[in-house]
Amino acid sequence: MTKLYHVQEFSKLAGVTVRALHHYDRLGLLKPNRTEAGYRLYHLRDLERLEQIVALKFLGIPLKQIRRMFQRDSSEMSDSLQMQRRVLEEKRRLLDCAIRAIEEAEKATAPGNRPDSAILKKIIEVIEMQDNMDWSKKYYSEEAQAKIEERKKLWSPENQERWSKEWSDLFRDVEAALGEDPAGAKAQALAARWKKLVEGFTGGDPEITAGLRKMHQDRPNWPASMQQRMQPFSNKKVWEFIQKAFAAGKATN
Amino acid sequence: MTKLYHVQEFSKLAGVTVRALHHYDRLGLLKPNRTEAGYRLYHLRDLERLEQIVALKFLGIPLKQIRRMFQRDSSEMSDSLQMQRRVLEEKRRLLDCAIRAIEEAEKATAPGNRPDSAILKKIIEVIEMQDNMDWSKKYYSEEAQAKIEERKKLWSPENQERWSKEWSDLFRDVEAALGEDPAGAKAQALAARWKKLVEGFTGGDPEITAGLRKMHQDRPNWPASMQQRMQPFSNKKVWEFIQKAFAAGKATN
DNA sequence: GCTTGACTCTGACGTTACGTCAGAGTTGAA
DNA sequence: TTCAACTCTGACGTAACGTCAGAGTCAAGC
Repeated sequence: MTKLYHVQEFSKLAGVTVRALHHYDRLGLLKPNRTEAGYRLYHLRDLERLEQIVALKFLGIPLKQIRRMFQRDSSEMSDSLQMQRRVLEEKRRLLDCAIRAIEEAEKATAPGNRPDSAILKKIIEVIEMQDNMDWSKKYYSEEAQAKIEERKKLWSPENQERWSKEWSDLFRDVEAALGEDPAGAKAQALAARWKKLVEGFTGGDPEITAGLRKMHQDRPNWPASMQQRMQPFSNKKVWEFIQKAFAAGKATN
Repeated sequence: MTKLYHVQEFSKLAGVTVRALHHYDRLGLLKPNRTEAGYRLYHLRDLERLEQIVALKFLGIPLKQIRRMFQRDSSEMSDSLQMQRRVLEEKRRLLDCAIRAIEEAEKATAPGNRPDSAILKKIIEVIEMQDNMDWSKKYYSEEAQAKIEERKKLWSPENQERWSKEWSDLFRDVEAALGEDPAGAKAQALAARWKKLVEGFTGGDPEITAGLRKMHQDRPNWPASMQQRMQPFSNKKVWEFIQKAFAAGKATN
């Protein structure tokens, strides 16, 4: 005759609450015996089951699925666990990203408590950067991705800001020079600036350059947020002008 | 006159759903203007706000708190973010633990698809081990903790299983020898086995030994689950016998 | 002017894993 | 018998929306 436990005692044994045991009972996950009066009576072997439930719950598996796993006790378990591992790894990636965003924001605003808007801006920047990296991954080969990871380390926040400013400056200058001759000295100077900035990102690597080109051609399929951010650079005439300038430059060489 | 947006258009701009915008409106997070007919009209500067909301949400901050942060726009922001970072780091710790548990289980059961119960047992083992490590931390000095981390790497699953078995064997043997003389050869042999097993964990390190002693003395305050697991070793007479045997051993040296 | 299709509104219920009462019955001891 | 301690069930609350459902709005074509 092994001992029988009432809910409270049993809940303490397993480190869960009484209400949780009620819950598992109703969901059909762990149905104990009952006294005549309806009191739940737990057996020691119920503890084993409960521990399994708690463990699977700890892994983030929903209770309904746990119930299914017990019912069709098949080899489904292995598959479920593999899937769950992928889910958890994805969650960890997002978590890491969030933590990094806060860290960067703290780093960037530690000297002199800047207003909130600045902190937020920094956070949004980090998140969006991460986002864009993720999304633009599909355009790059694996090797190119690895190389970009390498180059990312060199991108200090200041560098990035400067880079961003140089692009908008250059774009403005090209816009102002649209009437000029693409083969002229002025246009060629602009083309040179453009080339240098592109190389600042690609590092002259052909893999990365190819990915960038692919990405640019797929522009209609970019997510809306990216289109939004790229709106200042959406003037088609500028792109055409630069292309002509490059062509002219090659022709004269 | 900057453009005004209807919900759908605006939702696409920001990459959220229409229903989410309804939600933020009702919570008072982002209240757009309305047409006479009651249609929501978003301004471009609303986009900035929305991006901030999305960013903070990404960091795991609940919407109600985000609203408070906007209302009392004080320096509360920095504090909230620091707190949130701690929360996120704790979450990551748990996530890592869960992932490790699944990995170990997969590793341990990969050769020949073992029945589910074996996989579960492995997972529970890993989680509980982690749990106990966390909880028992408070008994050890920082140095001792670092040393334990080192030694943990040597604990292969097989090693741990063997260790666990040796303990229960030894305990059974001592229980059977309770009538003997603590100073006798048999008792001394048991004491030697005991000492060796303890050293298997402490590695002879005094810091770890001290922590272990502290932990053992605090036994009444152990969590219920630990007490449960230690129940097979709760026979007080065995501990007393071993203590006497050690004392006798020292006396004769 | 009317219809039609595309939008929009609000309210209500569903989701997850319980927490928190509230009202009522049970048990064991003084 | 009475009292404290325990147990039961059902109902509502939580977070951040998703998913209808019923109803109103808007612009265009006939």
